[in-house]
Amino acid sequence: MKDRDITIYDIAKHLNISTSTVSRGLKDHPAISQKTKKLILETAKKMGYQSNTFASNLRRQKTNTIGIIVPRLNSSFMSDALAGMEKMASDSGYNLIITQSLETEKKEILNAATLFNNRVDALIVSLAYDTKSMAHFEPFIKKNIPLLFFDRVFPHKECSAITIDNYKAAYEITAHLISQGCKDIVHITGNLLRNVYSERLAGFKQAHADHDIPFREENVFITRMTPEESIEVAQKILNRNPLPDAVFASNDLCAAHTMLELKRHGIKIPDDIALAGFNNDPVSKLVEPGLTTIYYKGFEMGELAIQMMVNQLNQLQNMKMIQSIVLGHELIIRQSSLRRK
Amino acid sequence: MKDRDITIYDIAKHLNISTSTVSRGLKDHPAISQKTKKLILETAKKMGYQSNTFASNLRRQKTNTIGIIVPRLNSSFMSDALAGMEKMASDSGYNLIITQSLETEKKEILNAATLFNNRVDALIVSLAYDTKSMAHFEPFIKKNIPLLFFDRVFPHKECSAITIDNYKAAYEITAHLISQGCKDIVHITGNLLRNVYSERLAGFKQAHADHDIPFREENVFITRMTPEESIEVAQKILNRNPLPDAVFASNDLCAAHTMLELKRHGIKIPDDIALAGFNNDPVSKLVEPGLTTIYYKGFEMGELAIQMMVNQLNQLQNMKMIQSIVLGHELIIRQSSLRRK
DNA sequence: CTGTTAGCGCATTCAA
DNA sequence: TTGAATGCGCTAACAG
Repeated sequence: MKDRDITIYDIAKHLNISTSTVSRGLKDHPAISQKTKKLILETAKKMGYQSNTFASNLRRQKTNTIGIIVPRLNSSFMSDALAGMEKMASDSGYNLIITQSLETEKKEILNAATLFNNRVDALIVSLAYDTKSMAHFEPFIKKNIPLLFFDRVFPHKECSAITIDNYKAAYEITAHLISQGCKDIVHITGNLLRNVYSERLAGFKQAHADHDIPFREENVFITRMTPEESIEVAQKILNRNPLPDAVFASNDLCAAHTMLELKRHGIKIPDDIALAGFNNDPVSKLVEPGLTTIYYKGFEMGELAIQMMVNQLNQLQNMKMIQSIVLGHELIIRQSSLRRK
Repeated sequence: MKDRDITIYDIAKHLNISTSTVSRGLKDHPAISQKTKKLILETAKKMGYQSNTFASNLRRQKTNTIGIIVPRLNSSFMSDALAGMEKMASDSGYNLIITQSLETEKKEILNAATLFNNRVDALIVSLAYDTKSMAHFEPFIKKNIPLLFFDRVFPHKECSAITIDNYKAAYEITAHLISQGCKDIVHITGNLLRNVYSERLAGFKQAHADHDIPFREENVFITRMTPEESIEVAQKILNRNPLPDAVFASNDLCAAHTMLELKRHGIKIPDDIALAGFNNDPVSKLVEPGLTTIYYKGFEMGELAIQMMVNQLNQLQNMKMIQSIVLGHELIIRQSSLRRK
């Protein structure tokens, strides 16, 4: 019952022509008559032919596949980005292998190895929370496989990158909080190894300096931004005397959990403590009051990432096109940071 | 600069042995001496050998890859499930190609074709919102490629399935609302083509019957459960006179948006209108009041899905193992449905 | 425009 | 336990 797949041999034999002609007919090769091409396509369909990707990949020494490593699939930003990648990839005739590192360097290394063995034509990465070494990407670089980082990037002269201006975004959000009268702002953020967090912290600091607000080291909480840790930070905040007057979390989910815990203890948002997050997660609209946040276009970022890789793959071998692109963002002000006069 | 990959030929030549021996040494073949095996492994590593998956796949006529089609990546349930799949797959030596249908049959068909061409050893699917035909899965069935549906399934005698008891879950949640004194319950749900929605509706109805509450057809809203439509439904509800006394949405995000809109118009939750959702999305804990919902284990469901496929692939060719598995769930009662006495 | 020929890298028979 | 030989299905010179 398990009849073998039919190959171009079968259809060549059936038509009494050569396999090369069949192969050409199937791929829209320039040197082929419309008539035989049509004939080939028809009989191929009639016989239920399905091309064997492996044989083709093996022969052509390329896979038409782009590998993706992201920390997790389940943030709204990431799934937007992936959706954008998928769209652009299928429009460009590429497949995607999507993997998640689950925020650990260990899994990221494994994923990189798997994708390398699968001979992806290009690799797109957003780094895990705790990745320290870039060694697992060296094989790609050595082999001249285009490598692009997005969002959580690592500066590398051989790699392209797509980010937003995290420094500026954090600066804006901090300046906004200051404009609302906040002077003692807590910042909850992640591993400073990751550009997104270190740059936001830098922007946060600079906004203090520019507005003559003293920056206090003890106002910075480095966490993994899990719900549990967000709640813990809220509890630490509640123990402060005097209370800080604002919290800027580097992530909406973290901000939301913190907000909820603060409210549970009778804190009025934004009057006692103003709040802001990052990423414009759907949750930012659903909590009350609505969460001030930074929006940036995940879908477009994903599309652009693929586009850059495809362009690079279409270049001549020895002409490299490394570029860093910074996309725009938008400060979305909601009730959580708007103090009544 | 683009040095070619090293192959088993290179390492065979280097060691003055045959490629077959190298191939065997690399794969832990029984007929090989420990000594030469060790030698091969060492020099392979030293020379930086990477096996070529394509050649191997081509030769073995299998890919060690499982294809996945899900509606979207970005629900918390789905990413849990995918994380579970990834874990079990890598533990079992399988790769995953993950695709999303973005809730459209059209994309689902495309994805199925791509995965088929990529010769996945097995396929795991959660159906798109509007998929009507199963024709695009026939090639897999014809070719005896194991096919499993999960969560959003389609009954098919050749396919395995993993679900929860959606009927029972909806029954429980409805009975709970009734126990809180609700008698006029609106149900917001999705395309009844999908088992998850039709079965929940059935449970919803049965709970009415069993508690002698009249079921009203006009209380059922079929939507795509987007934020926009959820808000629209809330507005329709607000126009009712008398108001319904509860809303059961088939999805937490939908419930949350509905809740917010109701609150915006001065409705007290749960006293004027009680609310319940489905899936235990993180948002269900963050809205106020907390959302009563149904929890089921996405991660475990994903692990199980892969495990079933791997088992099936390890069976003898002509012995099929089709099974339907129903996992447990849990009713999580939060403030949104708890009426003060 | 079409056919001939020769591999891509690996796994597996068969023989030694 | 090892080696020689073959072919998985396809593509791309090269030669008509």
